[in-house]
Amino acid sequence: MARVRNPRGEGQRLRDEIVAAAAQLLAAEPEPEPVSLRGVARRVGIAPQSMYLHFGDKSELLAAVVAVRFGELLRACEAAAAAEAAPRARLRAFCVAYCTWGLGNPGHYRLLFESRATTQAGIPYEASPGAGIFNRFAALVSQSVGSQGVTTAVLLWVALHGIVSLRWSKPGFPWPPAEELVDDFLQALVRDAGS
Amino acid sequence: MARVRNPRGEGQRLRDEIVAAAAQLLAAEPEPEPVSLRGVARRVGIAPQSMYLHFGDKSELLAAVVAVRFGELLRACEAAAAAEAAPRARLRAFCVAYCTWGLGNPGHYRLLFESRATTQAGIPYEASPGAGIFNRFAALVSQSVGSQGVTTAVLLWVALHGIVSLRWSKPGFPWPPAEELVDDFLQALVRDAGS
DNA sequence: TGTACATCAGTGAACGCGCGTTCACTGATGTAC
DNA sequence: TGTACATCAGTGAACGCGCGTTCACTGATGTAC
Repeated sequence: MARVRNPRGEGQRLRDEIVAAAAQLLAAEPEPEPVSLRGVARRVGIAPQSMYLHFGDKSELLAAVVAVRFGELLRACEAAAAAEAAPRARLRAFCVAYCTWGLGNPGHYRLLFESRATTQAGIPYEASPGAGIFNRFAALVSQSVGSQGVTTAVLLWVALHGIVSLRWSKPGFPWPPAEELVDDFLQALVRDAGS
Repeated sequence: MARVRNPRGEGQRLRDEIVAAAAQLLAAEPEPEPVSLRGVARRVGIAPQSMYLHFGDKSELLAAVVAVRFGELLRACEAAAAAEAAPRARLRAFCVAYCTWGLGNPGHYRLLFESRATTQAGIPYEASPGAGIFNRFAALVSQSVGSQGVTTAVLLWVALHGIVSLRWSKPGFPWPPAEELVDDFLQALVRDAGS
């Protein structure tokens, strides 16, 4: 029950525990303020002020969570894409994985794409972890549509975000399956011989 | 400076003042909790507890704001559509107006489409003010694409939402103009003789 | 015409709560001599 | 081998704040007789 303090020299472990706890809290339905410092501390089982051993303030904590979650999203999308051979199939797998991750992790998705956590942390776009995902995505799209890659990637990203975001905020709407919407968009935006 | 109390028999006026004040507050950048009861009261110039003369609790206030703002959005889109003659042009005008309103009123847009204010208020989808907008939109789309109207309307709505929502949360991204994205989506999703 | 009363639009004072943050402290453990 | 000391992981106690909400009250104004 009582938390055992980390052995000397391994205080950094607490940092990871904190970020993980924040992520767990965020995984639940995030109605109000996404997450509170004290809530995270409670979850970890430490005193609120111990947060300041590792983060200068609340926004630094959130920035750490954002970085970790972006990494997870990218890994999920990459893994899905890598499982396919043809460019078009890889692209589709990436898109579906994006939606699946977003719908499965609504709290995280909202932090990454419906808040200004990254902008607020003062990270310029080029250096943001999200830019890494987009560039990867744009490269994948380019394999299917050539020089129109970036333009099409923007359109697709906008569409994917719409799929995830609206479904969360309007759960009562008679949505078709997310995959179906993905396919509709792919068909419309990525003209290609393959289905 | 000091607020004059409403004349006897016209206490209902305060209700409208409150809803208007909440809307004004929401029009500013809505970083944290969208709006607080006490903040609205401050804005109106009344004591916090006077809110309870007109609203049972905070969520009732928010529901009132939602209803009013949905009405405004619908009116803006209708007016834009009505200014055009051809179905395709009307559809485009509706879409552009949707984006313009959303980008011009980010706080309201987020309340309507990135929160669960309506769901939380217990309103089922069919009875929600948003359903009215969607039906109107679907009818408009049907004039351009026929029986595929509803399906295409869903795709377009998803796209429009993505345009507005992502632009707000990722202001650092090199976005093309919203109208350009709208046209790209229209061209891809609403195949039609007219440009 | 005068007066008692009901109604109405609001306020005064207070509640308990969770929040982010600060500062001084504790107590275990490794290190230097 | 023993001891003084520095370091480290964390806590105790407290701060001021804004929040949503409750309850009893005030004071102006219309209405009945």
